[in-house]
Amino acid sequence: MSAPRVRFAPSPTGSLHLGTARTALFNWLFARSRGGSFVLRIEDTDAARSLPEHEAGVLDDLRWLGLGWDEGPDEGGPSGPYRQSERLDRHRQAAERLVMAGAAYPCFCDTARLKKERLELRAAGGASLYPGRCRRIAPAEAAARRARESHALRLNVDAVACGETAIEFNDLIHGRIRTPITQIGDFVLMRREGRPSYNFAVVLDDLEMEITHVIRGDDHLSNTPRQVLVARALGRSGPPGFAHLPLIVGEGGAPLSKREGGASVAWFREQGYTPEGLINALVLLGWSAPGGQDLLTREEILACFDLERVSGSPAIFDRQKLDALASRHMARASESRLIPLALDHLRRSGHLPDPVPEGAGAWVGRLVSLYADRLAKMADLPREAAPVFRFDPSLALADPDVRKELCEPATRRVIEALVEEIGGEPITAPRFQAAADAVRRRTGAKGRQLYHPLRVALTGAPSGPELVKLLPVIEEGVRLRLPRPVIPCVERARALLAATSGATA
RNA sequence: GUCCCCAUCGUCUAGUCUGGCCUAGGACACCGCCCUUUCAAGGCGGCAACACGGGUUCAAAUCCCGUUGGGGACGCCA
Repeated sequence: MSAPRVRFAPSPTGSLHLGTARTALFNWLFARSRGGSFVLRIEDTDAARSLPEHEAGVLDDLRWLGLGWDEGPDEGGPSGPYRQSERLDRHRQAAERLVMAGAAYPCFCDTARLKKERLELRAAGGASLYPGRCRRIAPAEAAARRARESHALRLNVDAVACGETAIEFNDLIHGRIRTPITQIGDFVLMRREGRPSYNFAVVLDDLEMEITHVIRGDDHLSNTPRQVLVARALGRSGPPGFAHLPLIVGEGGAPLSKREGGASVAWFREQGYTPEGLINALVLLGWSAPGGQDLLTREEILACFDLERVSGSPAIFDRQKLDALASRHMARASESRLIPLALDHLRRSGHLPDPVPEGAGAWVGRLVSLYADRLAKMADLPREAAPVFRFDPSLALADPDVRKELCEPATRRVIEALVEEIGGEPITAPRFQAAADAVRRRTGAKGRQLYHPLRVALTGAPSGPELVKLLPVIEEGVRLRLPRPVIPCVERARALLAATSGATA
Protein backbone atom coordinates (compact mmCIF):
# COMPACT_ATOMS: atom_id res chain seq x y z
CA MET A 1 0.00 0.00 0.00
CA SER A 2 1.24 3.47 -0.82
CA ALA A 3 2.18 5.91 1.90
CA PRO A 4 -0.85 7.32 3.70
CA ARG A 5 -1.73 10.98 3.63
CA VAL A 6 -3.64 12.36 6.57
CA ARG A 7 -4.74 15.84 7.43
CA PHE A 8 -5.47 17.83 10.52
CA ALA A 9 -8.02 20.54 9.87
CA PRO A 10 -8.61 22.88 12.79
CA SER A 11 -10.78 25.99 12.65
CA PRO A 12 -8.89 28.97 13.98
CA THR A 13 -11.72 30.07 16.23
CA GLY A 14 -9.83 29.89 19.50
CA SER A 15 -6.77 28.38 21.06
CA LEU A 16 -6.05 24.71 20.39
CA HIS A 17 -8.44 22.60 22.44
CA LEU A 18 -7.16 19.48 24.19
CA GLY A 19 -9.49 17.24 22.27
CA THR A 20 -8.43 18.82 19.01
CA ALA A 21 -4.80 18.39 19.98
CA ARG A 22 -5.44 14.72 20.59
CA THR A 23 -6.89 14.43 17.09
CA ALA A 24 -3.78 16.12 15.73
CA LEU A 25 -1.60 13.78 17.73
CA PHE A 26 -3.27 10.63 16.39
CA ASN A 27 -3.06 11.89 12.83
CA TRP A 28 0.58 12.77 13.32
CA LEU A 29 1.35 9.39 14.89
CA PHE A 30 -0.41 7.56 12.11
CA ALA A 31 1.47 9.45 9.41
CA ARG A 32 4.85 9.33 11.10
CA SER A 33 4.65 5.70 12.10
CA ARG A 34 3.81 4.65 8.56
CA GLY A 35 6.05 6.91 6.56
CA GLY A 36 3.13 9.01 5.40
CA SER A 37 2.41 12.72 5.12
CA PHE A 38 0.78 14.94 7.68
CA VAL A 39 -1.08 17.81 6.06
CA LEU A 40 -2.29 20.86 7.94
CA ARG A 41 -5.35 22.59 6.55
CA ILE A 42 -6.95 25.60 8.15
CA GLU A 43 -10.74 25.57 7.99
CA ASP A 44 -11.33 29.26 8.11
CA THR A 45 -14.36 29.70 5.89
CA ASP A 46 -16.27 31.13 8.81
CA ALA A 47 -14.74 34.56 8.44
CA ALA A 48 -16.58 35.99 11.40
CA ARG A 49 -15.08 33.57 13.89
CA SER A 50 -11.74 32.84 12.26
CA LEU A 51 -9.01 35.18 13.41
CA PRO A 52 -5.44 35.30 12.08
CA GLU A 53 -4.06 35.44 15.62
CA HIS A 54 -5.94 32.26 16.43
CA GLU A 55 -4.38 30.58 13.44
CA ALA A 56 -0.93 31.64 14.60
CA GLY A 57 -1.73 30.39 18.08
CA VAL A 58 -2.87 27.00 16.84
CA LEU A 59 0.26 26.59 14.73
CA ASP A 60 2.37 27.63 17.66
CA ASP A 61 0.71 25.13 19.98
CA LEU A 62 1.22 22.34 17.45
CA ARG A 63 4.90 23.17 17.13
CA TRP A 64 5.25 23.27 20.88
CA LEU A 65 3.72 19.81 21.08
CA GLY A 66 6.24 18.69 18.51
CA LEU A 67 3.60 17.79 15.95
CA GLY A 68 5.26 19.14 12.83
CA TRP A 69 3.47 18.97 9.48
CA ASP A 70 4.75 18.32 5.98
CA GLU A 71 2.38 20.61 4.11
CA GLY A 72 0.48 23.56 5.45
CA PRO A 73 -0.42 27.22 5.06
CA ASP A 74 3.01 28.56 5.90
CA GLU A 75 5.25 26.20 3.98
CA GLY A 76 2.86 25.37 1.19
CA GLY A 77 3.07 22.13 -0.75
CA PRO A 78 1.76 20.45 -3.86
CA SER A 79 -1.87 20.38 -2.72
CA GLY A 80 -2.32 23.99 -1.72
CA PRO A 81 -3.72 26.35 -0.90
CA TYR A 82 -3.99 25.06 2.64
CA ARG A 83 -6.42 27.65 3.88
CA GLN A 84 -9.96 26.70 3.08
CA SER A 85 -10.89 30.32 2.51
CA GLU A 86 -8.48 30.34 -0.42
CA ARG A 87 -10.17 27.37 -2.02
CA LEU A 88 -13.56 28.96 -2.54
CA ASP A 89 -13.34 28.92 -6.32
CA ARG A 90 -12.74 25.22 -6.29
CA HIS A 91 -15.76 24.65 -4.09
CA ARG A 92 -17.96 26.75 -6.34
CA GLN A 93 -16.79 25.12 -9.51
CA ALA A 94 -17.19 21.63 -8.13
CA ALA A 95 -20.71 22.46 -6.99
CA GLU A 96 -21.58 23.73 -10.45
CA ARG A 97 -20.31 20.53 -11.97
CA LEU A 98 -22.59 18.60 -9.66
CA VAL A 99 -25.56 20.72 -10.72
CA MET A 100 -24.79 20.05 -14.35
CA ALA A 101 -24.48 16.35 -13.70
CA GLY A 102 -27.85 16.33 -11.99
CA ALA A 103 -26.37 15.43 -8.61
CA ALA A 104 -27.20 18.80 -7.12
CA TYR A 105 -29.88 21.42 -7.57
CA PRO A 106 -30.66 24.96 -6.49
CA CYS A 107 -32.96 25.44 -3.53
CA PHE A 108 -34.95 28.65 -3.27
CA CYS A 109 -36.77 27.79 -0.07
CA ASP A 110 -37.22 30.30 2.67
CA THR A 111 -35.10 29.37 5.68
CA ALA A 112 -37.79 30.26 8.18
CA ARG A 113 -40.16 27.90 6.42
CA LEU A 114 -37.52 25.17 6.43
CA LYS A 115 -37.02 25.56 10.12
CA LYS A 116 -40.75 25.29 10.76
CA GLU A 117 -40.96 22.17 8.63
CA ARG A 118 -38.08 20.57 10.49
CA LEU A 119 -39.82 21.03 13.79
CA GLU A 120 -43.02 19.58 12.42
CA LEU A 121 -41.25 16.57 10.99
CA ARG A 122 -39.56 15.87 14.28
CA ALA A 123 -42.81 16.25 16.19
CA ALA A 124 -44.39 13.79 13.80
CA GLY A 125 -41.84 11.21 14.93
CA GLY A 126 -39.04 10.99 12.45
CA ALA A 127 -35.81 12.46 11.23
CA SER A 128 -36.14 16.08 10.21
CA LEU A 129 -35.09 16.10 6.59
CA TYR A 130 -35.52 18.52 3.76
CA PRO A 131 -38.70 17.46 1.89
CA GLY A 132 -37.02 17.86 -1.49
CA ARG A 133 -39.37 20.46 -2.83
CA CYS A 134 -36.95 22.32 -5.11
CA ARG A 135 -35.61 19.05 -6.50
CA ARG A 136 -38.78 18.83 -8.57
CA ILE A 137 -38.28 22.14 -10.33
CA ALA A 138 -37.46 21.47 -13.97
CA PRO A 139 -33.78 22.11 -14.81
CA ALA A 140 -34.56 24.81 -17.36
CA GLU A 141 -36.77 26.71 -14.96
CA ALA A 142 -34.28 26.28 -12.14
CA ALA A 143 -31.51 27.70 -14.29
CA ALA A 144 -33.63 30.69 -15.16
CA ARG A 145 -34.56 31.36 -11.54
CA ARG A 146 -30.94 31.13 -10.44
CA ALA A 147 -30.19 34.26 -12.40
CA ARG A 148 -32.57 36.38 -10.37
CA GLU A 149 -33.16 34.62 -7.06
CA SER A 150 -30.69 33.92 -4.29
CA HIS A 151 -30.40 30.25 -3.59
CA ALA A 152 -28.46 27.46 -1.96
CA LEU A 153 -27.28 24.29 -3.68
CA ARG A 154 -28.34 20.92 -2.36
CA LEU A 155 -27.12 17.42 -3.04
CA ASN A 156 -29.70 15.25 -4.76
CA VAL A 157 -29.36 12.27 -2.48
CA ASP A 158 -31.80 10.13 -4.44
CA ALA A 159 -29.83 10.60 -7.63
CA VAL A 160 -26.50 9.89 -5.96
CA ALA A 161 -27.56 6.94 -3.84
CA CYS A 162 -28.89 5.05 -6.89
CA GLY A 163 -31.67 3.29 -5.10
CA GLU A 164 -29.62 1.91 -2.23
CA THR A 165 -31.40 1.51 1.07
CA ALA A 166 -28.42 2.27 3.25
CA ILE A 167 -25.04 3.93 3.07
CA GLU A 168 -22.21 1.83 4.37
CA PHE A 169 -18.62 2.54 5.16
CA ASN A 170 -15.90 0.96 7.17
CA ASP A 171 -14.45 2.70 10.16
CA LEU A 172 -11.04 1.58 11.38
CA ILE A 173 -12.16 1.93 14.97
CA HIS A 174 -15.87 1.20 14.91
CA GLY A 175 -16.05 -1.30 12.09
CA ARG A 176 -18.88 -1.39 9.59
CA ILE A 177 -21.29 1.55 9.93
CA ARG A 178 -24.64 1.42 8.17
CA THR A 179 -27.05 4.31 7.94
CA PRO A 180 -30.50 3.95 6.41
CA ILE A 181 -30.88 6.25 3.44
CA THR A 182 -34.15 7.41 4.97
CA GLN A 183 -32.07 9.30 7.51
CA ILE A 184 -30.38 11.44 4.91
CA GLY A 185 -32.20 14.31 3.27
CA ASP A 186 -30.98 16.56 0.47
CA PHE A 187 -28.48 18.61 2.43
CA VAL A 188 -26.87 21.90 1.52
CA LEU A 189 -23.61 21.97 -0.42
CA MET A 190 -23.33 25.69 -1.07
CA ARG A 191 -24.93 28.31 1.09
CA ARG A 192 -26.95 31.22 -0.18
CA GLU A 193 -24.03 33.60 0.32
CA GLY A 194 -21.75 31.38 -1.69
CA ARG A 195 -19.77 29.61 1.00
CA PRO A 196 -19.55 25.84 0.94
CA SER A 197 -21.09 23.84 3.75
CA TYR A 198 -18.75 21.89 5.98
CA ASN A 199 -19.86 18.51 4.65
CA PHE A 200 -19.11 19.60 1.12
CA ALA A 201 -15.89 21.51 1.66
CA VAL A 202 -14.17 18.80 3.69
CA VAL A 203 -14.90 16.12 1.17
CA LEU A 204 -13.78 18.15 -1.82
CA ASP A 205 -10.64 19.35 -0.07
CA ASP A 206 -9.76 15.88 1.16
CA LEU A 207 -10.31 14.55 -2.32
CA GLU A 208 -8.18 17.19 -3.99
CA MET A 209 -5.47 16.83 -1.40
CA GLU A 210 -5.49 13.09 -1.95
CA ILE A 211 -6.10 12.33 1.68
CA THR A 212 -6.13 8.58 2.23
CA HIS A 213 -7.24 8.44 5.87
CA VAL A 214 -9.62 10.72 7.69
CA ILE A 215 -8.88 10.57 11.40
CA ARG A 216 -11.10 12.83 13.46
CA GLY A 217 -13.39 13.00 16.47
CA ASP A 218 -16.38 10.78 17.02
CA ASP A 219 -18.69 13.75 16.69
CA HIS A 220 -18.31 13.44 12.92
CA LEU A 221 -19.36 9.82 12.74
CA SER A 222 -22.99 10.57 11.94
CA ASN A 223 -21.97 13.02 9.24
CA THR A 224 -19.84 10.53 7.45
CA PRO A 225 -22.59 8.87 5.37
CA ARG A 226 -23.39 12.29 3.92
CA GLN A 227 -19.77 12.79 3.09
CA VAL A 228 -19.56 9.38 1.49
CA LEU A 229 -22.41 10.49 -0.75
CA VAL A 230 -20.63 13.72 -1.65
CA ALA A 231 -17.46 11.82 -2.45
CA ARG A 232 -19.41 9.50 -4.67
CA ALA A 233 -21.09 12.39 -6.48
CA LEU A 234 -17.68 13.93 -6.99
CA GLY A 235 -16.57 10.73 -8.65
CA ARG A 236 -14.24 9.41 -6.06
CA SER A 237 -13.56 5.75 -6.68
CA GLY A 238 -13.85 4.73 -3.07
CA PRO A 239 -14.15 6.51 0.24
CA PRO A 240 -10.97 7.17 2.20
CA GLY A 241 -10.26 5.17 5.30
CA PHE A 242 -12.10 6.59 8.28
CA ALA A 243 -11.13 6.45 11.91
CA HIS A 244 -13.39 8.18 14.40
CA LEU A 245 -11.69 8.73 17.71
CA PRO A 246 -13.70 8.64 20.91
CA LEU A 247 -14.16 12.04 22.46
CA ILE A 248 -12.25 13.29 25.45
CA VAL A 249 -14.57 14.45 28.17
CA GLY A 250 -14.19 16.19 31.50
CA GLU A 251 -15.15 15.29 35.01
CA GLY A 252 -18.32 13.24 35.19
CA GLY A 253 -18.41 12.72 31.45
CA ALA A 254 -19.41 16.29 30.69
CA PRO A 255 -17.57 18.11 27.92
CA LEU A 256 -14.13 19.36 28.94
CA SER A 257 -14.83 22.73 30.43
CA LYS A 258 -13.17 25.54 28.60
CA ARG A 259 -13.93 28.02 31.35
CA GLU A 260 -11.44 27.23 34.07
CA GLY A 261 -8.70 26.73 31.53
CA GLY A 262 -7.34 23.24 31.56
CA ALA A 263 -9.04 22.51 28.27
CA SER A 264 -6.60 24.23 25.96
CA VAL A 265 -3.05 23.34 25.10
CA ALA A 266 -2.07 26.93 25.80
CA TRP A 267 -3.07 26.56 29.42
CA PHE A 268 -0.87 23.53 29.99
CA ARG A 269 1.96 25.24 28.24
CA GLU A 270 1.48 28.30 30.38
CA GLN A 271 1.55 26.14 33.50
CA GLY A 272 4.92 24.81 32.51
CA TYR A 273 4.07 21.23 31.63
CA THR A 274 6.50 19.56 29.27
CA PRO A 275 5.05 18.69 25.87
CA GLU A 276 6.22 15.08 26.33
CA GLY A 277 4.13 14.81 29.48
CA LEU A 278 1.01 16.15 27.82
CA ILE A 279 1.52 13.98 24.74
CA ASN A 280 1.97 10.92 26.92
CA ALA A 281 -1.22 11.59 28.85
CA LEU A 282 -3.17 12.40 25.70
CA VAL A 283 -2.12 9.31 23.80
CA LEU A 284 -3.29 7.10 26.66
CA LEU A 285 -6.80 8.44 26.23
CA GLY A 286 -8.29 5.77 24.01
CA TRP A 287 -5.07 4.01 23.13
CA SER A 288 -2.74 1.70 25.00
CA ALA A 289 0.66 0.27 24.24
CA PRO A 290 0.73 -3.44 23.42
CA GLY A 291 3.08 -4.06 26.34
CA GLY A 292 0.85 -2.18 28.74
CA GLN A 293 3.52 0.30 29.79
CA ASP A 294 2.21 3.81 30.21
CA LEU A 295 5.28 5.97 30.71
CA LEU A 296 6.24 6.53 27.10
CA THR A 297 8.43 8.85 25.12
CA ARG A 298 7.38 10.14 21.75
CA GLU A 299 9.73 7.65 20.09
CA GLU A 300 8.38 4.75 22.07
CA ILE A 301 4.84 5.69 21.14
CA LEU A 302 5.78 6.04 17.50
CA ALA A 303 7.39 2.62 17.51
CA CYS A 304 4.22 0.80 18.51
CA PHE A 305 1.36 3.10 17.54
CA ASP A 306 -1.50 1.44 15.74
CA LEU A 307 -5.06 2.60 15.13
CA GLU A 308 -6.22 -0.97 15.76
CA ARG A 309 -5.52 -0.45 19.42
CA VAL A 310 -7.76 2.59 19.70
CA SER A 311 -10.81 2.06 21.87
CA GLY A 312 -14.28 3.11 20.79
CA SER A 313 -15.47 4.58 24.05
CA PRO A 314 -15.04 8.13 25.31
CA ALA A 315 -12.39 8.84 27.92
CA ILE A 316 -12.42 11.18 30.88
CA PHE A 317 -9.33 13.31 31.05
CA ASP A 318 -7.70 12.77 34.42
CA ARG A 319 -5.42 15.51 35.67
CA GLN A 320 -3.89 13.31 38.37
CA LYS A 321 -2.76 10.80 35.81
CA LEU A 322 -1.36 13.59 33.70
CA ASP A 323 0.53 14.96 36.67
CA ALA A 324 1.97 11.57 37.58
CA LEU A 325 3.22 11.09 34.04
CA ALA A 326 4.30 14.69 33.68
CA SER A 327 6.57 14.64 36.72
CA ARG A 328 8.33 11.57 35.38
CA HIS A 329 8.96 13.36 32.12
CA MET A 330 10.07 16.45 33.99
CA ALA A 331 12.64 14.39 35.86
CA ARG A 332 14.00 13.10 32.57
CA ALA A 333 14.23 16.50 30.91
CA SER A 334 17.69 17.95 30.48
CA GLU A 335 18.85 20.80 32.67
CA SER A 336 19.25 23.03 29.64
CA ARG A 337 15.55 22.69 28.88
CA LEU A 338 14.51 23.08 32.49
CA ILE A 339 16.47 26.27 33.15
CA PRO A 340 14.58 28.73 30.92
CA LEU A 341 11.27 27.33 32.11
CA ALA A 342 12.31 27.55 35.74
CA LEU A 343 13.68 31.07 35.35
CA ASP A 344 10.43 32.14 33.82
CA HIS A 345 8.29 30.82 36.65
CA LEU A 346 10.66 31.95 39.39
CA ARG A 347 10.61 35.42 37.94
CA ARG A 348 6.86 35.46 37.56
CA SER A 349 6.38 34.40 41.16
CA GLY A 350 8.72 37.11 42.37
CA HIS A 351 11.37 34.75 43.71
CA LEU A 352 13.86 36.12 41.24
CA PRO A 353 14.16 39.75 40.12
CA ASP A 354 13.22 40.55 36.57
CA PRO A 355 16.49 41.02 34.93
CA VAL A 356 17.85 37.79 36.35
CA PRO A 357 21.28 38.40 37.91
CA GLU A 358 24.45 37.16 36.29
CA GLY A 359 25.18 33.54 37.11
CA ALA A 360 21.67 32.75 38.29
CA GLY A 361 21.04 30.42 35.37
CA ALA A 362 23.56 27.80 36.38
CA TRP A 363 22.39 27.95 39.96
CA VAL A 364 18.73 27.61 38.97
CA GLY A 365 19.77 24.60 36.91
CA ARG A 366 21.11 22.84 39.98
CA LEU A 367 18.09 23.93 41.97
CA VAL A 368 15.49 22.75 39.48
CA SER A 369 17.25 19.41 39.07
CA LEU A 370 16.72 18.77 42.76
CA TYR A 371 13.01 19.40 42.45
CA ALA A 372 12.22 18.11 38.95
CA ASP A 373 10.95 14.68 39.95
CA ARG A 374 8.32 16.20 42.18
CA LEU A 375 7.10 18.72 39.63
CA ALA A 376 4.28 17.94 37.25
CA LYS A 377 4.55 21.46 35.94
CA MET A 378 7.04 24.23 36.36
CA ALA A 379 4.41 26.49 37.87
CA ASP A 380 4.79 24.29 40.97
CA LEU A 381 8.45 25.11 41.39
CA PRO A 382 8.02 28.47 43.16
CA ARG A 383 5.86 26.82 45.81
CA GLU A 384 8.04 23.73 46.21
CA ALA A 385 11.25 25.73 46.37
CA ALA A 386 9.80 28.61 48.39
CA PRO A 387 11.83 27.72 51.50
CA VAL A 388 15.02 28.30 49.56
CA PHE A 389 14.03 31.85 48.66
CA ARG A 390 12.07 32.98 51.63
CA PHE A 391 13.03 32.39 55.19
CA ASP A 392 11.18 33.97 58.06
CA PRO A 393 11.27 32.41 61.56
CA SER A 394 7.70 33.25 62.46
CA LEU A 395 6.44 31.88 59.16
CA ALA A 396 8.50 28.72 59.54
CA LEU A 397 7.32 28.21 63.09
CA ALA A 398 3.73 28.37 61.93
CA ASP A 399 4.27 24.83 60.66
CA PRO A 400 3.50 22.49 63.59
CA ASP A 401 6.16 20.08 62.43
CA VAL A 402 8.81 22.78 62.51
CA ARG A 403 7.71 24.13 65.87
CA LYS A 404 7.70 20.67 67.41
CA GLU A 405 11.31 19.95 66.44
CA LEU A 406 12.47 23.26 67.85
CA CYS A 407 10.66 22.92 71.12
CA GLU A 408 11.90 19.41 71.86
CA PRO A 409 14.98 19.51 74.15
CA ALA A 410 16.54 16.48 72.47
CA THR A 411 16.23 17.84 68.98
CA ARG A 412 17.34 21.30 70.09
CA ARG A 413 20.55 19.72 71.33
CA VAL A 414 21.05 18.14 67.91
CA ILE A 415 20.56 21.46 66.18
CA GLU A 416 22.77 23.36 68.63
CA ALA A 417 25.51 20.80 68.17
CA LEU A 418 25.37 21.18 64.42
CA VAL A 419 25.52 24.96 64.58
CA GLU A 420 28.68 24.65 66.68
CA GLU A 421 30.23 22.08 64.37
CA ILE A 422 29.60 24.04 61.21
CA GLY A 423 30.63 27.38 62.58
CA GLY A 424 30.45 30.28 60.21
CA GLU A 425 31.70 28.46 57.12
CA PRO A 426 29.39 28.02 54.12
CA ILE A 427 28.01 24.50 54.00
CA THR A 428 29.33 22.15 51.37
CA ALA A 429 28.34 18.53 51.00
CA PRO A 430 31.49 17.06 52.64
CA ARG A 431 31.46 19.66 55.39
CA PHE A 432 27.83 18.95 56.15
CA GLN A 433 28.45 15.22 56.15
CA ALA A 434 31.37 15.59 58.55
CA ALA A 435 29.38 17.87 60.83
CA ALA A 436 26.40 15.52 60.84
CA ASP A 437 28.69 12.63 61.77
CA ALA A 438 30.17 14.65 64.60
CA VAL A 439 26.71 15.54 65.86
CA ARG A 440 25.71 11.92 65.77
CA ARG A 441 28.71 10.98 67.93
CA ARG A 442 28.05 13.79 70.34
CA THR A 443 24.31 13.34 70.77
CA GLY A 444 23.70 9.72 69.84
CA ALA A 445 20.91 10.79 67.47
CA LYS A 446 20.76 9.03 64.15
CA GLY A 447 18.44 8.43 61.23
CA ARG A 448 15.25 10.38 61.46
CA GLN A 449 16.15 11.72 64.93
CA LEU A 450 19.22 13.29 63.46
CA TYR A 451 18.27 14.47 60.01
CA HIS A 452 14.75 15.68 60.43
CA PRO A 453 15.66 18.28 63.10
CA LEU A 454 18.58 19.35 60.96
CA ARG A 455 16.38 19.78 57.91
CA VAL A 456 13.82 21.75 59.80
CA ALA A 457 16.39 24.04 61.40
CA LEU A 458 18.67 24.54 58.41
CA THR A 459 15.98 25.09 55.81
CA GLY A 460 13.00 26.20 57.86
CA ALA A 461 10.80 23.60 56.17
CA PRO A 462 9.80 20.06 57.13
CA SER A 463 10.31 18.61 53.67
CA GLY A 464 12.29 19.04 50.50
CA PRO A 465 14.97 17.37 48.42
CA GLU A 466 17.76 15.33 49.95
CA LEU A 467 19.51 17.51 52.54
CA VAL A 468 23.07 16.88 51.50
CA LYS A 469 22.20 18.12 48.03
CA LEU A 470 19.86 20.91 48.99
CA LEU A 471 22.06 22.65 51.56
CA PRO A 472 24.96 23.45 49.22
CA VAL A 473 22.50 24.83 46.69
CA ILE A 474 21.04 27.16 49.29
CA GLU A 475 24.55 28.31 50.24
CA GLU A 476 25.30 28.99 46.59
CA GLY A 477 22.14 31.05 46.42
CA VAL A 478 23.45 33.14 49.26
CA ARG A 479 26.51 34.07 47.26
CA LEU A 480 24.29 35.24 44.40
CA ARG A 481 23.38 38.31 46.49
CA LEU A 482 19.82 38.55 45.22
CA PRO A 483 17.85 41.73 45.97
CA ARG A 484 16.03 39.69 48.54
CA PRO A 485 18.94 37.57 49.67
CA VAL A 486 18.85 33.84 50.26
CA ILE A 487 19.50 33.28 53.97
CA PRO A 488 22.42 31.02 54.90
CA CYS A 489 21.49 27.73 56.57
CA VAL A 490 23.27 28.31 59.85
CA GLU A 491 21.67 31.70 60.20
CA ARG A 492 18.30 30.03 59.76
CA ALA A 493 19.03 27.56 62.52
CA ARG A 494 20.23 30.31 64.86
CA ALA A 495 17.19 32.44 64.21
CA LEU A 496 14.85 29.56 64.85
CA LEU A 497 16.66 28.56 68.04
CA ALA A 498 16.52 32.11 69.27
CA ALA A 499 12.87 32.49 68.43
CA THR A 500 12.01 29.44 70.48
CA SER A 501 14.58 29.65 73.26
CA GLY A 502 12.11 29.97 76.11
CA ALA A 503 9.46 27.72 74.67
CA THR A 504 10.72 24.23 75.28
CA ALA A 505 7.90 21.79 75.55
C1' G B 1 -38.93 11.74 18.06
C1' U B 2 -35.68 9.02 14.20
C1' C B 3 -30.88 7.15 13.20
C1' C B 4 -25.72 6.18 14.63
C1' C B 5 -21.93 5.25 18.32
C1' C B 6 -20.47 3.69 23.28
C1' A B 7 -20.76 0.62 28.16
C1' U B 8 -14.58 -3.83 32.50
C1' C B 9 -12.03 -1.18 39.42
C1' G B 10 -13.29 6.11 41.38
C1' U B 11 -10.19 7.28 36.60
C1' C B 12 -7.18 5.50 32.10
C1' U B 13 -7.18 0.72 30.38
C1' A B 14 -5.65 -5.10 29.11
C1' G B 15 -8.69 -8.98 27.75
C1' U B 16 -13.81 -8.74 23.24
C1' C B 17 -12.85 -9.43 16.48
C1' U B 18 -10.41 -15.33 16.78
C1' G B 19 -15.55 -18.07 23.64
C1' G B 20 -12.02 -21.98 27.71
C1' C B 21 -5.07 -19.91 29.56
C1' C B 22 -9.85 -14.60 33.61
C1' U B 23 -10.47 -17.25 41.16
C1' A B 24 -10.49 -10.45 35.19
C1' G B 25 -4.14 -8.13 34.53
C1' G B 26 -1.60 -3.22 34.67
C1' A B 27 -1.37 2.13 35.68
C1' C B 28 -3.16 6.68 38.39
C1' A B 29 -5.47 7.88 43.03
C1' C B 30 -6.26 6.03 48.02
C1' C B 31 -4.73 2.93 52.42
C1' G B 32 -0.96 -0.09 55.00
C1' C B 33 3.97 -2.06 55.68
C1' C B 34 9.28 -2.10 54.56
C1' C B 35 13.66 0.58 53.47
C1' U B 36 15.87 5.12 54.37
C1' U B 37 20.04 10.74 55.47
C1' U B 38 13.42 13.38 57.34
C1' C B 39 9.57 14.23 53.47
C1' A B 40 9.58 12.53 48.61
C1' A B 41 11.33 8.61 45.68
C1' G B 42 11.77 3.22 45.73
C1' G B 43 10.12 -1.92 47.25
C1' C B 44 6.06 -4.98 49.00
C1' G B 45 0.95 -5.56 50.00
C1' G B 46 -4.35 -3.99 50.29
C1' C B 47 -9.09 -1.79 48.59
C1' A B 48 -11.70 -1.82 44.07
C1' A B 49 -14.89 -3.51 37.98
C1' C B 50 -17.18 -7.24 33.52
C1' A B 51 -24.45 -1.74 33.65
C1' C B 52 -29.07 -4.96 33.80
C1' G B 53 -32.16 -9.01 31.78
C1' G B 54 -32.71 -12.94 28.50
C1' G B 55 -30.62 -16.37 25.03
C1' U B 56 -26.67 -19.57 22.21
C1' U B 57 -22.92 -23.04 24.21
C1' C B 58 -20.10 -28.41 27.71
C1' A B 59 -18.11 -23.33 28.61
C1' A B 60 -19.70 -16.09 27.89
C1' A B 61 -16.29 -10.05 30.11
C1' U B 62 -15.94 -12.18 25.12
C1' C B 63 -21.32 -14.22 20.44
C1' C B 64 -26.92 -12.83 19.72
C1' C B 65 -31.47 -10.14 21.32
C1' G B 66 -33.66 -6.70 24.53
C1' U B 67 -33.51 -2.93 28.52
C1' U B 68 -31.19 1.02 30.89
C1' G B 69 -27.66 4.79 30.91
C1' G B 70 -24.22 8.19 28.28
C1' G B 71 -22.68 10.72 23.76
C1' G B 72 -23.47 12.32 18.71
C1' A B 73 -26.22 13.47 14.18
C1' C B 74 -30.75 14.90 11.89
C1' G B 75 -28.48 23.33 10.69
C1' C B 76 -27.90 27.63 4.61
C1' C B 77 -22.66 25.68 12.39
C1' A B 78 -17.96 23.21 12.05
